[in-house]
Formats: sequence, C-alpha cells, structure tokens
Amino acid sequence: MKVIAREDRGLPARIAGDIGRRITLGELKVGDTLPKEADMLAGLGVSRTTLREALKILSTKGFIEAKPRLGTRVRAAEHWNTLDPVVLSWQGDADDQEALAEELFEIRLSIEPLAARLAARRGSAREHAQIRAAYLRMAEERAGLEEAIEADIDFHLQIFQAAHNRFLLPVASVIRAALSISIPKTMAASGGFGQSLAQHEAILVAIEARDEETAASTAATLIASTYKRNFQTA
Amino acid sequence: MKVIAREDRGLPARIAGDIGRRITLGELKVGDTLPKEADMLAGLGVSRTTLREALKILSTKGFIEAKPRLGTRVRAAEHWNTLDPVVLSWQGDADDQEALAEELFEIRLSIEPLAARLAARRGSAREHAQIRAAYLRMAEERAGLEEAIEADIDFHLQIFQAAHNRFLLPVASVIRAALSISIPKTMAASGGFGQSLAQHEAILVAIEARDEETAASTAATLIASTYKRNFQTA
DNA sequence: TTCTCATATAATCGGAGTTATTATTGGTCA
DNA sequence: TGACCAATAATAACTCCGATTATATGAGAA
Repeated sequence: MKVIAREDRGLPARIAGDIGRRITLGELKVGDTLPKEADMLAGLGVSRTTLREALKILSTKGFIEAKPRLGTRVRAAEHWNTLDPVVLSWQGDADDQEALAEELFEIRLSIEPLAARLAARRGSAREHAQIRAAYLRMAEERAGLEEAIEADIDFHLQIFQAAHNRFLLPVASVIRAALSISIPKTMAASGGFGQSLAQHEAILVAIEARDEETAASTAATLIASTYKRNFQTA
Repeated sequence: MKVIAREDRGLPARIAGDIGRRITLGELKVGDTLPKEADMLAGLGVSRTTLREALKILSTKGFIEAKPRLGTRVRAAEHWNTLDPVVLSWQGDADDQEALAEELFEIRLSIEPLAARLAARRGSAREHAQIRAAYLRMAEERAGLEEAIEADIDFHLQIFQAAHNRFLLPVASVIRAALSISIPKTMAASGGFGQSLAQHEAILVAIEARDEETAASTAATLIASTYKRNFQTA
C-alpha cells in the first residue's frame, strides 16, 4: 500500500520517528527530559547535526521543547500536531487504535460535509470534472481493487481541493492517510463498494448541481454509513 | 498582545520565517528552486547547521522539498500546514487577509459545534468546571479588557480540551491564534461583549447539562453572530 | 533577601567527505 | 538513419566532526 510515508526518508527522520514512537507509546512520558545531547550522540551513534535535525523535527511537530541548561523535555499531548500524517503513523503503532479511528470519524463527519458544501459553492467546472473523473475511475468495472481504492481516496481529496479553503487541506492530508488504511478494511469486511458507490454518485451530482445542502447531507450520510460498516465488523 | 509567536526564537526559526514569508508573499513562487546551499550560506552569513535547520523547519511545514541534484524547491500551497500558528502568522502578512478570515470562520462554524457537542458528551466534571471558571472570568465586571479577552480565548480552548478528540487540538491552536486578533477587533467595533456573553453562557449551560444538541447549536449561533459582527464593520 | 559569578547545557559555527539523482554521452539495435 | 538503452560524470543535498559561543540556572557572598 505505502500511500503514507515518503517523509520517513533520511537518517534524521528515522531517528525522529524512533523517538516519536517512544513518546506516543508512553515509553517516554510527558515532562520527561531526554538524555543530554552528548549522551544521545553516544547512544545512537550519529553525529550532532543528524541528532539535532531529528530533534528539530520533533520540535516542529510539538513533541519536545529544548531549553539551555534544562535539557530537552517531552511536551504534553495537546501540543502534538496530530494532523501530521507522520504523527498519525506514530500513533497508529500505539495500542488505542480504536479510539483513534473513532475520533477520526468524528472529525470527518464534521469536516467532509463542509468540504462538499464549499466544493458545490466555489469549485470550478474543471475541478468538478476532476471529481467526476475520480468517480468514474472508481466505478469502472474493469478496474482492479488497487485502482478503485486509489480513485476513492482521490475522490475525497478532489473535493477538498475544490473547496478552496486552505484550513481544510491539512485535515485532508490526515484523512488521506487514514483512508488508505480504512478503505481496504471496509471493503474486505463488506465485500466491495456496495451502496458506497451510489452514495459517492449522489455527492457528485449534488456538487455539480451546486446544491450545497444536498452535497453536505449526502456527504454526511456516506461518512456515517462508512463508520457503521467499520465498527460492525470490528 | 503577543499570544502567537513563542516559536520565532532562535536563529534558524527566524531564517525560516524570512524565507517562509517570502513564499507566502509570492516573492518565491511555487516550483522555484532556492539557491543552492553554499550560495545561501554566503548570502545569509550563517552556518550550515543553522541554514539546514531552517530548511528543515520549512520542510516539516510543507513549504519546501529538497532533492539531491535538483536543489530545494518550493512546494504548492496545498501542502502547506496552514493549521500551524506560525504558518498562519506568515500568511497574515500577505494581502488576502479577508479571505483568510472568511475561510477560518467557515471551518470554525463546522468545528466548534462539534467540540461543544463532544465536551457535553465526554467532558469530565473537572473540565466542565474549568469552562465555567473561564466564563466567570470573562463575565467579571471588574476585569480589565485584557483579562476578559484572555478568558474568552480560554473558554473556547477549554471546550476543545474537554472534547477529548486529539484531531481537534491542532485546529484549536490555529483558532487560538486567530481569536487573539479577531476578538479585540470585534470588541472595538461593537463596543464590548454585548450579547456574546449571553451566548457563551448558553453554551456553558448546555455542556454542563450534557445536552449535546443544544451545545452544538448554541456554539454555531455564537460563531455565526461573531462572523456577522466582524464583517458588518469591515 | 538580592546580587554576582561559576557552570552546565544547548546553540552556532565552518570545513570535509559521502551518497544519491539526473543529464549527458556513447553505443547498439531495429 | 533514427530511436532507445546503458554506463558515466557532474552536481547538490546529506552526513559527520570538533570547537566555540550564548544563556539560563543555582550556589555563594554581600
């Protein structure tokens, strides 16, 4: 699958991931101070520059905070940039995956109808066409499973693009990461797209007709029924 | 005011900000390749480590992408992490502030009712008490304007905290940054809290009563009327 | 209690070697 | 002669290193 990742390349990113996962797993607790720079250097066997960049990555994701003399401390979870796909993948390794999935559905149920509404309001004809193209690829009988899943994800992302709201895009990126995991699960459980395809079409038609209310409500319906399909089988 | 910032300390962060602003301002366009490392070093007069950390910051915020042989290129705006308060402050220097404010209201109108609903559902008694405490500080007659504004922001943040959904928190952080700008503007325009105080109280009461529907609808009402107050006067 | 100073720690510096990607060149095959 | 493939070279980011500088804290003296 490997839709996510792409950002775990490079030595600093890998070290940041190691430490980040130790934090999400609770091995490193909030308020703990990491070993001082020199000690970690010896322990990891990398150079200052590399470690420093790794810590900088963790810092920009809100995981740690470095102060001279005090050392580098783990920040509280509320500062973590949970919408970062990389952070999501770290948390995915933790053991509260069901809670994570439920929280994600909560926010999708609130955000995706908004995206559909705005796509209906502001999307250009070209953008609407791209949403339709994604739908057609998804509906294509001959398409393989892989392609259909890709098209499904693309369908949702194109809606976010057409919404022309830049605050939606970071949310879209985490939804993309989540879909690449949840769609195959859903399909395996219920044996295919099922009514999901019809629901996608309803959203598409509403957006193209610039019917904001219907676009929003059909989007909500889709998320809600996806949610049910995921949790019936769990 | 200075509620934002805090992350613009340090030389790398300042350089990242300089470059980041040049990108949001359009001085550096999408697809442009930055000067190669050695040249920027000479131009900026800083060390490799510093520049490297600055670029790493920009990279984690989705602004740039570095590839060997190709150089470091500016990524499309859809990859920017717009929910990062620092990124918001960079964009605030650009000239499309009204559009930015409108997009923010759109997302608040969708997210804050959800937060209120979840706070009603899952918030602990202690967390509800903290929301109430923030409300009381806001309502306090003797309180100065500064304190009232701080309390107003705190009220919203406490609701996000009580919602127990980790995907909401990154959105909360950008809302915090935005509120610290928009509240004073709103108050200056309409001469005080006005009916806003009563609306806050309605949300509080609904959350404490664990009445999810009312919590969500009153939160929507508050955002909508705040939106109107901001755009009537603009 | 307050101010000063020593100290520990992160922040910054600059240079050099390594690795990965791409463009170019040369050759081969149709 | 044309197009395509493979080896090669060049370029820029990546990694490493050791030293120096700035700063915050805590101890000690006034």
